[in-house]
Amino acid sequence: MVASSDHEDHLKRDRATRNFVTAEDVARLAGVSRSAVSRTFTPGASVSADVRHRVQEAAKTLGYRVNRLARSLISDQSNLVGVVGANLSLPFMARQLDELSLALLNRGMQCLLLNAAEAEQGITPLIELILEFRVRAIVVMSGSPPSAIIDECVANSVRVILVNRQADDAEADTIISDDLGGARVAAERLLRAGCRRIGVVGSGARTPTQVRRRLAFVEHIEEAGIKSAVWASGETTYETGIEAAKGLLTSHELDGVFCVTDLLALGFLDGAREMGRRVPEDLSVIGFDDIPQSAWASYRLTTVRQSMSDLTGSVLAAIEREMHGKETKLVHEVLPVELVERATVRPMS
Amino acid sequence: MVASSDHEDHLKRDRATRNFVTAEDVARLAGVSRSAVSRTFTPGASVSADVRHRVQEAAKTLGYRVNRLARSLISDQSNLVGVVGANLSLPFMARQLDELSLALLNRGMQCLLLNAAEAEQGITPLIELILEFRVRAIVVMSGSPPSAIIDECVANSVRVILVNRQADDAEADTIISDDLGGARVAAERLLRAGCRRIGVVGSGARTPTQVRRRLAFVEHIEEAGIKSAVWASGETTYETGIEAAKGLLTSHELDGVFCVTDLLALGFLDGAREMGRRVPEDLSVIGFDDIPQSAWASYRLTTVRQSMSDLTGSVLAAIEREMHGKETKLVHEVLPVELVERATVRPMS
DNA sequence: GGAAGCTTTGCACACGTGTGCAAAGCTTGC
DNA sequence: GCAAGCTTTGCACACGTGTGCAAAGCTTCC
Repeated sequence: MVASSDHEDHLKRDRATRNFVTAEDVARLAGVSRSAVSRTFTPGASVSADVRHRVQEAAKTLGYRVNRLARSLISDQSNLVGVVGANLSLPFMARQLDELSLALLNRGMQCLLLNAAEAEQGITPLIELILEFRVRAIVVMSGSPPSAIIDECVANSVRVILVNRQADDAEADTIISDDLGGARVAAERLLRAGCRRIGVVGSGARTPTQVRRRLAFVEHIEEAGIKSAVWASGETTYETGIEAAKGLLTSHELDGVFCVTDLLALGFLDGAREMGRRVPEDLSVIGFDDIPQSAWASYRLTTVRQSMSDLTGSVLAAIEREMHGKETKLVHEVLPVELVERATVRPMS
Repeated sequence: MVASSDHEDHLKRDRATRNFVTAEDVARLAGVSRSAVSRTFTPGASVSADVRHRVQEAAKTLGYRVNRLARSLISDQSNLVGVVGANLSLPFMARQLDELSLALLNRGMQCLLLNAAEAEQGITPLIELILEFRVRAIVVMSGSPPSAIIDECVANSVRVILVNRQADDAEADTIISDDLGGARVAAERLLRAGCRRIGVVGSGARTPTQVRRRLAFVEHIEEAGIKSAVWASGETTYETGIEAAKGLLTSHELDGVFCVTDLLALGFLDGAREMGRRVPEDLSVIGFDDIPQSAWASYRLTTVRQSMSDLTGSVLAAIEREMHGKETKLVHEVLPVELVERATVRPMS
C-alpha cells in the first residue's frame, strides 16, 4: 500500500511537467520496459499476450496516445497531406474539399488545410510551410506554384498534385477536367438550340480553367461564323453573374449565353430575369460545374458537369502511386465532362 | 577540387537515404556545427552575422526546411489545431471552415481537418486520432463528443471548443449563437406580419441547434395561443425543404413558416411556389443562418443572421486564452443574432 | 597588454518514439 | 533432463531538432 502510494505520486509529478502521457509512463505503471510499450502499439511487433494486456490496461488508465510526431521523425514522413485552396465557401470548392478530406481520412491520411485566400504573393510560402510538416503529398486546388517550389517538393520526394491547373513543365501531377471538351459541348448545344447571338461570361480572374473554357468556347462559336460577346471582369461570384447580365443584355440582343462557372450562370439567370428576359424562350443559358444549387427549382440550370468523385479518385490514385527512386511517373489526367440538361436551354431546333 | 568533389558525393549519399535535407547536411556544407544551424533558424538565438549568412546560403542551396515535427517533439505540442466537421459542402459549414482556416493561418496555426461525415460511432475516434498529433486545440463544428474524451483532452492540456453545441458538464468551451433569441425574433416577426396559421420546419437530425430553434419557436408561438404545425424529418438539405413544403402545405393552410436553417427555407420556398403559393402574399417564410444563397434574387429570404466573423473571432479567442495550470477558465459565449429583412415575409400588419 | 564584460560556439543532453540485435526465456521433441 | 529452435525482451542507438552551459572568442576600457 505504501509502495503503491509512492508510485502514484511519482506518476503525478511526471505528468505535471509534460502535457501528454508518454510510453515511459505506461511502462512504469505496467511494470515492463518502454520498448514493450512501443511493441504493443506497433502492428506486427512481437509481444506476449500477458505483457500486451498489462500495457493496454495501463495505457487506458493513463489515457496514453502514441505521439505521431515522434513516430514521423523516425520514418521522415507523416501521413499528412497538404491541401491548398482558396474561396472555400464557393459551392464547387466546398464540395471538392468535402469529398477530398473524407477520402483522405478513409485512406489513413490526414488533411492539413492551408487557406490561400490571402496568398497575394502566390502560394510558394504556403507550400514551404507545408514542407516543414514533412507531408506525403500536396494537393493544390487554388493557385499556381512556380516550378522552383515544385522541384523542391519532388527533390524531397513529396508529390505535388495540381487540380484543374497545368504544370508548366514542372514535375507535378495534374488532374484536369476536360474544359475544352466541355466548352465545345456547350457551344454545340447552344447552336443546336438555334442560338445565333451568343455571349460568354467569365470573370476577371486569371484562373486557368476559366480562361481555357472561355477561349475554347469563343473559338468553337467562331467556327460557326459567329462572333461572341465577351464578359471577363469582376470576381468569380454570383454577383458578377448579375453584373454580366446587366452589362451584356443592355448592349446586346443575345439569345444564348455560356457562363464558365455555374455560380456566374445563376447570377446571370437572376439578372436576366430581372431585366424581363424569359429563360429559355428569349435566352438560353449554360453553366459549367454542376454545383448543387444548379439543380434547385428556381434555377434548373443546364450545365456541363465535372464529376467530383472522378476528381477525388484521381487525386488519391496520384498520391498513392509509388515513386521509383528519382524517376517519377507523372500523372496527367483529363477527366471527361458531360452535359446535364435541365431547363435553361431551348430544345433542339 | 578533389576535396570538393568528395564533399559533394558525401552529400548525395546522405540525401539518398533520407528524403529531406537535415540541419546536419547544412552544417557540413556551411562548415559550422549543427547547433549553429539550429540557432540560425531559431528567432532570438545568438549567432554571428557571418555564420548566419553561410548557413542561410547553404540552406538555400540544399533546399533545407526545418522539421516541424522534430521541433514539436521538444515543445510537446505542435501548432496544429484539429477541426472536426461534417457536411462541409453545406453553405453554412463551408463558410465557417473557410473563415476559420484562414484566421488560424493568420495566427500562425495550422488546420488539421477531420471530416466527420462517416463518423457513425460518434467523433470520439477522430478526437483520439487528433490527440496523437499533439494538437493545441480541437474545434468541433459537427458531432457531440462525450465527456470522457473531452476530459482526456483537458488532462492533456488540449482545449476543446464546441461550436453551436452544448458541453453537457464537460470542460469544453462553447460558442453558440443565440438560437433561442433568434427563434423568438422569427416568431415575433411572423406574428407581427399577421400570420395565424404557423408552421415550423426542422429535420430528422438531432443536431442541438436545430432542435433548440424548433422547440423555442414552437414555445413562443404557443404563448400567442397558436399551435404550430411541425415538420421534423429527413436530412438537413434543400430537398427536405421541398418535401416539407409538399407535406405541410397539403395538409395545412399555413400563412407563416419558420425554417430552422436557410437551406431548408430555400427548398421550402421552391416547393411552396411549385404548389402555387405566392410568397409573401399567401405565405411568409423565415430562415436562420443567412447563407449567401439567401440573398440571391430568386429567393431574397428574410432570415435570422448569425455573424460568422463573431463566431470565428470567439473561437480564436478561446484557443488563445491561457490555461492556468489545471484550473481552466472556460468560455461559454452566446453570440447575438439579428433579423435580416428581405422579401419573404409580409410587412407588419 | 591585460582585465572585465559581453557574445558566440559546440558539446551533450533532452524530447518520444521504433528497431536491430544479443541475451533471456519458453516450447517442443527425443 | 537436455538440446534445438522459436519467441520475447530490454538495451542502446537512431530519427532531427532546441537548449543549458562551459569554453572559446571578441570587444572595450584602463
